[in-house]
Amino acid sequence: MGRIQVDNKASRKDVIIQKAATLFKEKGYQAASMRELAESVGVEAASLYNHIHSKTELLHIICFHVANTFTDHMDIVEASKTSAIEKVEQLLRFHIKRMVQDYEQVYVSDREWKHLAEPYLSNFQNQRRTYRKRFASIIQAGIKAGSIKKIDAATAVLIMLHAISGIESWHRSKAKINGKELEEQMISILIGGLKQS
Amino acid sequence: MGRIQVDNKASRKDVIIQKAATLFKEKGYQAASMRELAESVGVEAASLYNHIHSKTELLHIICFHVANTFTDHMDIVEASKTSAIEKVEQLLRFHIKRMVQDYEQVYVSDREWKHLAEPYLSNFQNQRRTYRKRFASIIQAGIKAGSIKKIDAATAVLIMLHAISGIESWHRSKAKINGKELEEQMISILIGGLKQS
DNA sequence: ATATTTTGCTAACAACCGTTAGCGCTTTAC
DNA sequence: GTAAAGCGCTAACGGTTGTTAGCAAAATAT
Repeated sequence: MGRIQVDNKASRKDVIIQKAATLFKEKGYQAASMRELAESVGVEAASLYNHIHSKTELLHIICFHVANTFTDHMDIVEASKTSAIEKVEQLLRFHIKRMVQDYEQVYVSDREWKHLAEPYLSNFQNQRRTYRKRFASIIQAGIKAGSIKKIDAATAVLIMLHAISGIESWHRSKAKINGKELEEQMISILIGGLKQS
Repeated sequence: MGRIQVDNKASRKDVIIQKAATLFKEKGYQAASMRELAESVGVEAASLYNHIHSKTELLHIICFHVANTFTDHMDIVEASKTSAIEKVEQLLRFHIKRMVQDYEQVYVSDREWKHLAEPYLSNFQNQRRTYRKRFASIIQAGIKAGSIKKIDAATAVLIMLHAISGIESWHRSKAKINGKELEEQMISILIGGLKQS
């Protein structure tokens, strides 16, 4: 067929990973075959294995790349000297931006992590759980300070994060408002729902 | 192996459908095999075909059963003589209750409908799109009446529905608050985020 | 120019998939 | 009591899956 085209500084492996993210998003991890992936890359299936070890490796690269992005950002937010509400807003805006700009990978990480193999599966779940606990702690601090209404912090986190994953529907819709507008609308509703009234 | 046990008035087919919903939820439609389903039912794979036509039939029974439940409820809400905010609350409470009580099927309908075969796929998407438009119209009416803040109605619907699908995480969590409590918390945050402030 | 590494190809593998055919036992209907 | 229908079994099918072996060509390094 031909060689894998590489632009910029992206390696051939990076190209495969991005195509895999797109394919996994569209069909789901299990339903996506290596032969389909190969076709979208412009190569025969066997040739992929010169660059990657397995199908599973593709999934765990995607999942951990995304998870690490969010964990790193949480470090920054936690360290910042701002109010709880502002921290929550920072976190939400980051989630929304990632979902708007890089949504294939974020979407796959969100929906397909179940198909990770051990020990990656357990590691991923742990990292996710830790992230949510840190998020919940920030909300809890806001409740204690009186700026956030008295709610179950874990439930609030769950609502926020899943609401954001709904941006997938926005991507698919025809008559969509622009990304910045979407961000403001979501912040308005979600932060508005948290505030003491 | 033995016969399929049936309690109450549930047919053998109903038993298979419920087991299928549980299995599809846990592994995903594609990753779930008919041999696994058979095992969880207590029968050999081939025996399933005395009761169902195909694997795909199981998925579309589940998806449309759930979708019809919501469509029927929307008919009732639309007909009721209450304010927009109250209608939204009714809809949300119904979604939450379905997700808490019957979540295998609701979850599968939410996440696995992509694997429906035509023409069911298109029908399902249409039904879903119509439902969301009706939901958005109610919100739009609330905005016009001044009880709901000026937001993009479609975005609000998207947030609400996806937030509710997060109840799946609640089911999986260990230290969970009870179902009624969860419902009140979610309503508080979501309705609070809509209200004019 | 030569040697080495990288990359892609064809062919094939073992495993698993959904599904069907055909046979016997058990339950139900008359 | 006998006929019909319901239900589960074993065996097997054609197809698809992820992956490997082995070889040729192209790119890179010396």
